[in-house]
Amino acid sequence: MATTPALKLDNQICHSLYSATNALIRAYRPLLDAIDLTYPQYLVMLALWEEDNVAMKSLVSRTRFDAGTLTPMLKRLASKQLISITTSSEDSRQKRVCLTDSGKALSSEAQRVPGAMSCQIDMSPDEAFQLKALAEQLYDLLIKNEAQR
Amino acid sequence: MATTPALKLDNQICHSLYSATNALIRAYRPLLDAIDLTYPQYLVMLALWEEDNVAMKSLVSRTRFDAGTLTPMLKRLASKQLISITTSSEDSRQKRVCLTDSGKALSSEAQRVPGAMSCQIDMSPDEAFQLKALAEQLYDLLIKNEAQR
DNA sequence: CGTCAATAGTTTGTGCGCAAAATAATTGAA
DNA sequence: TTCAATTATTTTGCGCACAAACTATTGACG
Repeated sequence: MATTPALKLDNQICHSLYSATNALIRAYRPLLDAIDLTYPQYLVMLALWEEDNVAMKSLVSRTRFDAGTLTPMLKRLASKQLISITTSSEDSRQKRVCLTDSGKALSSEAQRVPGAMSCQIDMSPDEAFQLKALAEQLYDLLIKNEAQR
Repeated sequence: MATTPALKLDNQICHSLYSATNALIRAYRPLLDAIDLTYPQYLVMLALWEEDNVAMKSLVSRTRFDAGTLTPMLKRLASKQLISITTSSEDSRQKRVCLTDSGKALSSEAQRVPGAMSCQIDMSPDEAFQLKALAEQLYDLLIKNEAQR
């Protein structure tokens, strides 16, 4: 049985995930530059195109961004006139996030992004699905561990 | 045949990879705090523990960090006395990176990290291997596309 | 030889990612 | 009621990630 030293760089799952994720985000960049969004901003917009007029808290859970990351991101989206941020009238701790008209309109321009990306990823649908499923499994597992504190 | 709208957040492979990777790095944090390294710094140290006295260029390719990221990272490692950076005598464009004695010594403290991590990741070795292999496949593919410019 | 393109690394500026501490509003228990 | 937890969000500070522009060497070749 071959031993695989634990401290070998090549044996780090995280290194593979890390560099693949970064490379994937770099691949998104030219497509997203066209609609003036970063990848994290794109994720927030995806969430909002699905459900508008939500509390920030809901965006935290949907997008999996931490609140300290989301606050300045939302400010940037607001300064691009894509969203508006208002204080909730029922609970003034909460901020409600709404799409503006141009924020809504942007979704039609974003339609081409997923297609253009999948062209670049020459993986079988099966492999792509596997990869996503395994990453989700790992995520769920780690979040469960985080909660145990 | 069920249609899976391309702009749905849940269908984004990258979102799964992104959040899984970030969660994994968060899980490393308490372990790496104990040896005063960030995860990227840990990757650099792993590379150096395998091969010492290398040009920065070699670290760029081994760790897959971009040079503009690596330069300040190496400075931080040097300021922690873990490495020393010298200009190559043969080619004075090159910087050679060497482990210091404490940099070498740190590897024994780092031995416990991989074990502690794999305890937290309750995935079958098979699934873990699959995940790593698919991430590598994706990485290779994307890098090949980047080169095509 | 010059010169000019390629190579190795640095700098700059913007945007996350996140822990920790702060702020502010709301809820709940005595 | 009151005031101590809880909840929602913001702020701060540091470390990447990376494009783009820059500096300094080196090597190729006419």
